[in-house]
Amino acid sequence: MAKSNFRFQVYQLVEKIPKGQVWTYGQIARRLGKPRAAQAVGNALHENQSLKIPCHRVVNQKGFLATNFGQGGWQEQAKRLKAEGVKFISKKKVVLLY
DNA sequence: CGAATGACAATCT
DNA sequence: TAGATTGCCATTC
Repeated sequence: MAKSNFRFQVYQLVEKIPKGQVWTYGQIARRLGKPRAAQAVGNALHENQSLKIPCHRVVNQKGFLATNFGQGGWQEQAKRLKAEGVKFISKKKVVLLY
């Protein structure tokens, strides 16, 4: 497929997310040099959903899980995050370490 | 090639 | 402070 460089960058970054750590789209976008590309980052994961990357460790700025997460929905994502040792403030809200 | 969509974020009221 | 609106970026139709 296309494998645009931008998407590749997103995957590389998401793969580097340490276990038990949750990143936000804004942080990733900012790291890629596009502070406003948060949606593009989320889009890259949604369009690909490679299952090879810990996309479940990526949440929005509010700390809430993705609204339309694949593979079973946010509950599946939350389940994986809990298995990683991530702390949850709510059923669908994780602890963001600023 | 142009327009529309989307797992977001920031700003304004 | 909370809610609503606009803007941004890349991918897809």
